[in-house]
Amino acid sequence: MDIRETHPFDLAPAEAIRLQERLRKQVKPSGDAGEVSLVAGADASYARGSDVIHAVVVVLRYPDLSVVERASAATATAFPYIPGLLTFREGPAIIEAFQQLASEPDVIFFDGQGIAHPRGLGIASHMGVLFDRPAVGVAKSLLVGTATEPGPGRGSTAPILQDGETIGMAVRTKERVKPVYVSVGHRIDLSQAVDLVLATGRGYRLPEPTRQAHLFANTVRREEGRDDRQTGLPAR
DNA sequence: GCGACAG
DNA sequence: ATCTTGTCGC
Repeated sequence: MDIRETHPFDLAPAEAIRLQERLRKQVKPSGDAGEVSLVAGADASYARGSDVIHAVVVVLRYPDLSVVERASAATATAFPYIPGLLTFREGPAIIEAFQQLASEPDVIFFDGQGIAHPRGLGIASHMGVLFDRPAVGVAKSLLVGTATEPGPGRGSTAPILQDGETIGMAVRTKERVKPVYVSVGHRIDLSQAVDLVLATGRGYRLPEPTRQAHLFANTVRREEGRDDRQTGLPAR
């Protein structure tokens, strides 16, 4: 059945925040993803004037990183982007994309934070709890916390700190390129999460699962997205 | 009250 | 996230 039948997404910001504070108790920020043979990357894409979100999930075999499956879904959203409430905007589309998936990935990479979030429930933790699967947050910038600059070499790391606690890790995935911010989503240790991010790297800043999801999301939006009317509206 | 602020 | 060509650096 559909998770969306038991989990509300069409909420007012204040209600969404209360739901996050309730769900954060179900997050397990530790564990072992076990023998990883399938790693998935989830991402969303949309045209600027449109409320149609195209979400995708790409599954790669580990450790060879060959793509074994791709799934997508498009949904209309009314929820705007509000820092800290990203899941309420992209969650429904991502859930639907996963429902189109045949395989069961051992771990899922999400585009955004895990527990490195104001209420400890970034999109990776939120989705991880709903799917009850190991999840990792791979973000391109920080939402909360601070981190010192990792060394210049690939593999260098620096803890993301908040109130003296390590809530994630800044990871240099490519020499001399801005680091990515990894935080545990659900049912996995930070060290294994960081190891997986580095082990799924292929010379680019973003790990392959995430990168492939990005690419596929854009492809799907431009091809199948011939229904969300033009981009030719004079912005201004 | 003034900034900061995943995607 | 998205718009958008060329361009600087390794």
